[in-house]
Amino acid sequence: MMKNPHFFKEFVAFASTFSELKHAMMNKVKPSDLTTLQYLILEQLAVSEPLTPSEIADCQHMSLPNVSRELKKLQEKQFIDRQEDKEDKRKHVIMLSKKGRECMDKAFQQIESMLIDSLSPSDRNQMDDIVQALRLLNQTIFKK
Amino acid sequence: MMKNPHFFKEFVAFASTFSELKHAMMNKVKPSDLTTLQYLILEQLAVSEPLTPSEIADCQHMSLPNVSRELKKLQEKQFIDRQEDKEDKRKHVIMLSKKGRECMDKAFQQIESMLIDSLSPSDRNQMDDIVQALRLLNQTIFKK
DNA sequence: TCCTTTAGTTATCATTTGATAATCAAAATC
DNA sequence: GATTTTGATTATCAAATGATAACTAAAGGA
Repeated sequence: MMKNPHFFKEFVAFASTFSELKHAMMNKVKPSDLTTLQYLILEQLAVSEPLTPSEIADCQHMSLPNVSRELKKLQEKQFIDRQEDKEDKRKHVIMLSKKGRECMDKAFQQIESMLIDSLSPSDRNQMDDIVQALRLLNQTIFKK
Repeated sequence: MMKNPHFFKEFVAFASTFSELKHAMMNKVKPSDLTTLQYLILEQLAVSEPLTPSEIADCQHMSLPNVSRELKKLQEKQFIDRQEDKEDKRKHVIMLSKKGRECMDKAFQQIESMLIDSLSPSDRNQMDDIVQALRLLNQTIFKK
């Protein structure tokens, strides 16, 4: 097995700049009445709603009681709606409310603009390569 | 300007799996006597020591008093050393101690193993492509 | 039916992190 | 030399997050 000696070095460099970029972007788009954790839950819902509290707990690495607390706050602030599962009444189904969806649509648009704006003219000619690179990483290192 | 319609979709998918992977890896390699923030500071030092408290504050998006508090704890736990800057006695220079370096060397080795192990045989034949993809992203979206 | 498991909630407490004011000493500027 | 700015520290308070116990109700099995 050939272990590319540059692999880990590139990965670490990548991880640190990625984290910094994500932090900076989130702080720009996060409404000030949401905490970081609440925003991350909404982001997850925006990508793959509907979700149950248990599913959110798994993905965010949180305990169920803490998820329950944050969901309650998000509901009080009217960012989410919830329904009972018809099949299994123990389960609750969480989804974005109209306000929540508008909020996240706007956030994602801002993020997209920031990303595009940060690219230089020569980078833009490589858009297809960049998309391919993201896709390759999603399918290898980052596959589930 | 041609905006690739898949760009943002791939980016979001990428960001969420990356965050989850990083969180999972950090929890495996972080010594239990360090908080998340303290571990992240050590990680930053491991990549680019020596650093001043101000530099750490900038990169971690923390206030200087809070950095100072965490550095004090890291020094009490003997993960870091500090020196005065000879040129400018206001500045303090922070670096990993022997214990801190050993800790981070071990952590990085574990992360590297986890990454390599997670690759399937067919992924391993694409190692050079993966490195190229990371490099491309570092130079475009994630450049400073 | 009775028991166990699962999904979720509420309440509470501890820890971690964020924010701010006051202070200090060295450097820079005037 | 006096004043201002910079880098850092300490102390303190507030807010966010993590952890756990006790509880409810529905589902699943014996």
